[in-house]
Amino acid sequence: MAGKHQNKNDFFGQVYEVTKLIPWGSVTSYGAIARYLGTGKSARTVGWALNASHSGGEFVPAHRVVNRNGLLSGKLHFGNSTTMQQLLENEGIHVEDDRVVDFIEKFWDPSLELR
DNA sequence: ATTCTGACAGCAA
DNA sequence: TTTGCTGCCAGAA
Repeated sequence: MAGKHQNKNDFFGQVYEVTKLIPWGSVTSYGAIARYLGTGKSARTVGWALNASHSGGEFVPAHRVVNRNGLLSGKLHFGNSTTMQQLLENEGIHVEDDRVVDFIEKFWDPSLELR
């Protein structure tokens, strides 16, 4: 195998696995994913991983990951600066001023839901 | 091996 | 409340 890229053993791969488990219509945060993976202080690296998720052949719903305030901090990393918001709106997640409305209600915490 | 970076988060003013 | 600074971690150069 070859690939030295994104295996489930790698941190990046683990980030992708968790991200894929985020339910349609829900969102979570970089920090929540980091804590679920056991490295609670590597939230920044989670963002780094999602940045590279485009290279993967599989679909990774990176748009469902926002920062702890519900802010679409990664929207500039999607093709168009409005792509991330549109993807969320398509799932019934309302976004206003780059922030997820009803963030608390839409929030999905892997540490609590998964197990 | 060493240095730099960032789609974060927490805390102090 | 908003702004700014600091710590942290895994990768990339």
